[in-house]
Amino acid sequence: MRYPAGYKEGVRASIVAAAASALRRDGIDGVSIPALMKQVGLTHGGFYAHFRNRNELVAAAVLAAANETVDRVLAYEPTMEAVVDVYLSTTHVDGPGDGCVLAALGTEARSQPAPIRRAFAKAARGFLTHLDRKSCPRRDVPYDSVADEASDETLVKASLMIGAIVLARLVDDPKLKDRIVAATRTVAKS
Amino acid sequence: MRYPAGYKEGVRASIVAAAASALRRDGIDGVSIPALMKQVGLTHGGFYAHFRNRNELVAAAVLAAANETVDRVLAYEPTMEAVVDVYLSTTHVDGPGDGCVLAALGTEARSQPAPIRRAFAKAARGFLTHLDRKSCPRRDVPYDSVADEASDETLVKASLMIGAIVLARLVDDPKLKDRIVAATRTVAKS
Amino acid sequence: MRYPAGYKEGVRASIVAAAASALRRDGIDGVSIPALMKQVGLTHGGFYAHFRNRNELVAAAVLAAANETVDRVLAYEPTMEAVVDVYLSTTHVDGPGDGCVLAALGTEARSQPAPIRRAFAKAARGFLTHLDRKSCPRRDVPYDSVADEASDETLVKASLMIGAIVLARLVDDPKLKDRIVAATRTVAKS
Amino acid sequence: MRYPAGYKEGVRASIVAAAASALRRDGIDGVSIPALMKQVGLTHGGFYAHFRNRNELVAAAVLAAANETVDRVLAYEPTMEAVVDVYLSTTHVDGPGDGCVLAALGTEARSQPAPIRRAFAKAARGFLTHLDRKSCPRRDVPYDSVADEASDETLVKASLMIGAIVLARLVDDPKLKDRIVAATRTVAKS
DNA sequence: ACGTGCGGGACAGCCCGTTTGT
DNA sequence: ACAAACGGGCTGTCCCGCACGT
Repeated sequence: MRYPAGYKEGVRASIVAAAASALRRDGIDGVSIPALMKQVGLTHGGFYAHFRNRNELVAAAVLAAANETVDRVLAYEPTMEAVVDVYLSTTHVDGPGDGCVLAALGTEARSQPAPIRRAFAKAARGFLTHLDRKSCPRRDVPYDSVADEASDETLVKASLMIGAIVLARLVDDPKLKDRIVAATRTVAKS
Repeated sequence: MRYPAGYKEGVRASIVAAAASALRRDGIDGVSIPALMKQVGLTHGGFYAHFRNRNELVAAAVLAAANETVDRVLAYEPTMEAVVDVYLSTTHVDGPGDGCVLAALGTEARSQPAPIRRAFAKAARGFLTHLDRKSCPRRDVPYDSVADEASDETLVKASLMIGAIVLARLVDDPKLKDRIVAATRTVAKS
Repeated sequence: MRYPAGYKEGVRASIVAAAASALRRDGIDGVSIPALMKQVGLTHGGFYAHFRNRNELVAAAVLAAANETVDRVLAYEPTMEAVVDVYLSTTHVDGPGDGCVLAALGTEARSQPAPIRRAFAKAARGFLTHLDRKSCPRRDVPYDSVADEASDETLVKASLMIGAIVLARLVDDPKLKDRIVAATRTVAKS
Repeated sequence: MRYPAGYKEGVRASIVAAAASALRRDGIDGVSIPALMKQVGLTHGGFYAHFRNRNELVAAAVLAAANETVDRVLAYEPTMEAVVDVYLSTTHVDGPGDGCVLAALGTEARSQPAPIRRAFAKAARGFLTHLDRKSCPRRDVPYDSVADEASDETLVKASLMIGAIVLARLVDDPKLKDRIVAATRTVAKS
């Protein structure tokens, strides 16, 4: 092979990473193949050596972004209170392009083609799964099956946190934004 | 004049209505001026007699859609419980293109130009205002000032309801979706 | 209309003219839409306002080039001897991009899509028609029907002249090239 | 060696053969390295072990195709009449991908890079040489020097035959095509 | 007010020639 | 000898915005 083993995977990963960032910054339609490839130091011609088409990239980027969030936010500490604090921290709410992909792009998923919708659904399941483990720390079940059995408490807390970020980001008054975050944080931790 | 008085306003309103519908169905980037104008029975050239540019239309459509929601959902009944029931009803959650614009497009607002972002912010204030009046029915203050003073309870319920819809729409398993809606509804009504 | 009447036709004609020139200079595959449009002073985005696709342009360019040749070469003078002299002149044989399109591109036609092939066939008929009128000056029949009835003499002379140019242009030795042209010219005039 | 002696030459020859065929079928631009290599059973990456670049292959293919023609058509029989009959036979005129390369691709040569043009020039010289030997059977001179001294009669007949094929292939009416071939054949044999 | 139509710009998907390194 | 990856080009499509004429 031309390049060292794993080279292609590295390139692919860096494209996905760039896409994940652009995704959260500019929305799904903001992901432009020429722009991404230039950012990675390549030209758009080589893109199709790594992905079959744009949807495949976007789907991969959604999952990558979701995993990032799980690694960063949900896995942060073992207690639910800590998770809430991190998820509803000022850094995360104001964070430009590295936060929870569900809160950042959730509403765009509906009008997307099936592969992208599936990626979002999978990301949502992962989110609920990990969150449920914080709520019910004793559980130890395989990844994929948990979401369906997540406790009602988990579902409510997930909705609350996601909604708080969506709403807070919509509001233009910083004071109001802080109140939304603070109020929901208190409730989510109770 | 060649056209009856108020004619122009009517045309403008029908364009906005078509845009509001397309908005919720296909997202902000799904609003195409040629498509809209054809839907209204005109050609895209006449668009600029009514709006300075696309952003102005989208902003108007966002507000129109928000008002629609308020009229339909939030104003439905005087008690908060009824509002929650309507907002988190199956019809609304599954509704393709006529629901709450915040829950449908909220996350797209961030990456949009300022006029559109402002429209979303205004819509969010209106949403909170009306919701707060349900929570604290005795209040009777002018529209614009309420949102900032909305009770913490209102803010939490708004976040919860919006988040529930965002999350429910993301999930692919119908059973899980129903559980999210049911659980959040119970909490929101408490 | 926005532009003066006939404006669009002018633009289209200039695109066709540029294509006809590129055609003879670089072959059929040398016709690049972006390059042509830039040459005309436009960008390639507007191309599809004038042509449905590339083949339509190439077909138009082939016919335009053929008509040019007829106007310039075949209509040059009333006698067949004069026509031969012009067609087999040094200027025409060496001419870079303004000669007979059949002699310049004839062999490329076969591997082209049907619309382009049809344009070449039509150009060939026109060539034979006009040439036949020189050979048999008394004929005066409608344009389209003549080719089928062209005299054997016409067919032979056409083949001879076209072949001479093809062969002369292939040869690298100038002396041999001149001999080919001179020898065929003598025969064609007899 | 891993491969038997002469293996590489065999691969190269089969690539050239495939190219020569594609050449006459699809024109010079129709020769695609990936397609050829796949046809030969290799991947296109290995191409550059056999040729420095695409032009070198095309040049080789042109010469190979020309030699094929000489072997098949011109060497067919000792008399000029027989040569004309074969060259202007229905089989040859209609033949898709195994005829005279000058008549099939002659006009494409001009817009090609120098190496390809040189190959065509060489092929033309060979064509004239062999044809001249039929016209003047007593001559026996070295291959390369003949063309320059080919008799005028040879040059005219070559032009006539090549032109007839070019023209006949352009025309869409089968009846007219047959007349072109028949008429030129008669003259070429005289 | 509206229709028409044009220009500019961007993008997806595709293909090809070439190089690099194994 | 070979395979993969890259650079560059092109086609067809869409859309926004504008300049007109009606």
